[in-house]
Amino acid sequence: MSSSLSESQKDLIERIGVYHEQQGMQPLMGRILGLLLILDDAEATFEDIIEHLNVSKSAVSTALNVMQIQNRVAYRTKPGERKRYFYLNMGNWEKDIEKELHEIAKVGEFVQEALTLRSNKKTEFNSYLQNLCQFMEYFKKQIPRLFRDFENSKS
Amino acid sequence: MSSSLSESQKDLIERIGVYHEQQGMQPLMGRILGLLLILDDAEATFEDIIEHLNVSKSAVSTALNVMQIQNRVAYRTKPGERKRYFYLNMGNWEKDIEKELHEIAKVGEFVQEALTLRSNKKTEFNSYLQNLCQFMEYFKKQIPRLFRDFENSKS
DNA sequence: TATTTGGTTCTTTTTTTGGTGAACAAACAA
DNA sequence: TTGTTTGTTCACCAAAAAAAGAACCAAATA
Repeated sequence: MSSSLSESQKDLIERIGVYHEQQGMQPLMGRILGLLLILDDAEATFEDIIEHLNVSKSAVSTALNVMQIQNRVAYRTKPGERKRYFYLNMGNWEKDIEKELHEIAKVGEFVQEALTLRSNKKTEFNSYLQNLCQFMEYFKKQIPRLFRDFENSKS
Repeated sequence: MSSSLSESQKDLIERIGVYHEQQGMQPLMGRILGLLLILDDAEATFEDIIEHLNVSKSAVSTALNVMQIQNRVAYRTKPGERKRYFYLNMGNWEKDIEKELHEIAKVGEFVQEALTLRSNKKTEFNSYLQNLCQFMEYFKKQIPRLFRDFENSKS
């Protein structure tokens, strides 16, 4: 297998795993993400993953399949070899982040719907909700600008 | 208990519950959040919650305790009564959203750390990571401005 | 053709989660 | 004092999630 990992590398992989787990990802998927981010080659074979993370073939197989469907990883093969070299698909991190931001903004839509069902018995509470909705609408509109302005700030 | 819920109210509570569940919250906590958002009174007693959501006392007790520690709900009592009236703490939704945005930005810190451990073997991959980090730094800096500009846009 | 390699699929096992219900405690009421 | 209301705690349980292990399969190789 590719060279063994240092303690600090293993530690970072673990923390990246826990982070992603808390974001709702399956534990092993988070670790694989971390591993592929930390390895100098930025890629790993099936076997590499099994040995570095100490997990079973089947677990890796299913995790990788899900991650490929989600477009988080892809693989290539090297001429002559049959092994697959899996790597992170870094091509669309902007889209991923955009999706996460929109996910946060979804509360606004629920609150909006709640407002249509609420009486005006508690006006102060309602106006809090109004305010929250308005912020979320504003926020959603700002998302594209965020990416645009970032690109501009680079040049 | 306080008046029974309509189908559309129950449906919305359920959807709010599922949403929060997917965001990592315990199922019952998400439902309670939804309930307190939908009830006209914007508050509910222990009993109300048990009856509206069909759950046990103990489940409600533990859920409410966690939610109080997290500062999501609070309670008051009415003069003469011993019952607690729980309500959503809407006072700091800005802070909550800010926290969520910073949570997203955390990947940037992991990637930053990964870069310090990585060799320069894969320069293209590394520069993707650099770019992601830079975006996250930019993003974090923009967060306060987002709230500020929203406030200004209202007046 | 037989064997090895690289990976998949299916069944079983383990672990984690979320919730229940009964016993308990504190506060008040009769 | 005894009983009732309001809520907490803890031991237990069911279901779901995650991983393991073995059988399997297809492609390459001997």
